[in-house]
Amino acid sequence: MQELLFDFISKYVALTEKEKAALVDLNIFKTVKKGTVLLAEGDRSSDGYFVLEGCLRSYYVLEGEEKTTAFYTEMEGLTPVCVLTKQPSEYFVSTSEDCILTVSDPSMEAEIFEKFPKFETLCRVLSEELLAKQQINFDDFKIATPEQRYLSLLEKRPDLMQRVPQHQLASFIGVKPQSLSRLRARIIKKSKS
Amino acid sequence: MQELLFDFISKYVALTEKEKAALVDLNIFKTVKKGTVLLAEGDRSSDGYFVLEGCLRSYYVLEGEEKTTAFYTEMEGLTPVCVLTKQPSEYFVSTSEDCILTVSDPSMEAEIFEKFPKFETLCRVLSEELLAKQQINFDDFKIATPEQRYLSLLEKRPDLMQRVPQHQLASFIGVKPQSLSRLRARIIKKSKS
DNA sequence: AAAAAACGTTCACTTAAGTTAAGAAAGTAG
DNA sequence: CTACTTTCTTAACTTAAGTGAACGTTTTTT
Repeated sequence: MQELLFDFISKYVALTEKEKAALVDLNIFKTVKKGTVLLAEGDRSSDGYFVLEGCLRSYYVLEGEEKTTAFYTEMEGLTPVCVLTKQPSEYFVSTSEDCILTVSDPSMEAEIFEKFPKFETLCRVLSEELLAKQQINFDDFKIATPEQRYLSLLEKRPDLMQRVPQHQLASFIGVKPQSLSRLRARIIKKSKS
Repeated sequence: MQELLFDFISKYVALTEKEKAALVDLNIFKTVKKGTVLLAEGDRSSDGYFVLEGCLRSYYVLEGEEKTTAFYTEMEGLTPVCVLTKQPSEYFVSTSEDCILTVSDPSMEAEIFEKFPKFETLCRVLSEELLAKQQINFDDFKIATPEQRYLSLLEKRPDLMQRVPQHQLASFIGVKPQSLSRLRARIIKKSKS
């Protein structure tokens, strides 16, 4: 299962056997069952996650309603805001499916950065990539209507449509579940005429 | 004017006179007049900006309409997506006011990182901070209605209301200028009753 | 200073999302 | 397998944003 991680990393930097062993020694691989809450509102966690298999979801609970803000699937990483701000978390993170994850915290990172500076470069590159992706996502969200957001989700992440309940997708798209149903009906009607 | 930059940096790391001199030698300080387009759609630029004074705006032009996605004011930095992806830019960046900026590109950064590793740490910390801020901004945008977004903008960035034309604010909030007018009228009406 | 352009507000009308409620369908647990 | 719960869809009604147009104001240009 750690092969998944090594394959991913190899796209960025080559790893020696020693480096691979060091990673394994950190004991960061975890399997987690569907529905597990990894981070709850108010928690002071310092754990970051990387998804090897499965799907994570982050969401706020406002007036009893879940507002889904992001999904993280294979080969995507998530460092909760509270890890960076060192404040209690304002949102939840839970597993939408059975998952294989890596779990790490800043102290573990510091440790391995010192032994193998190569990992620091890797993390910097990844976080730059992430920043650009996030900016594009945000821009796309702002520019598009809910209907356009739904259509581009269909195009860019068709897998999500299958794996995630509609009402979670709805709030991810920025509408109520009823509106998503209606919006889909509208699209189907259009495509027929 | 470079004092502004040194004061800002000193919140994160202490700089020696040598380090300050090295920064100044890079010749990164520029003054730019209001209305200058720093980056246009299609450009392949590798320049990043840091605002010492003034205000930058990034926006898409879609079907002849400007869609403002962000404002950058004093002590805020901007690395356009195209710098990271090395693709032609999909959006514009222009000055909303007369500005004092620093302008730098990756090769200059590499040069100074090598001489003074301290700057690399600084940039890593800043970009982590930025990532967290962006995530929070995105989440807030998703969670709120246009009216709530307007009110929280009033609260969090009251300066923008003064310095930026309404129609730019409107698309930043995610509505048409007419809707922003209406929305403001609605709020005033409410507060009276 | 006059003319032109850009900006902000208001209005009437259209379109789409929020809300409330009901019922069908699917998934889960006993 | 049945009962229960959650999820999805549909519908009628309400609320707010989009659209097109008019009009006064401000800013820019010449």
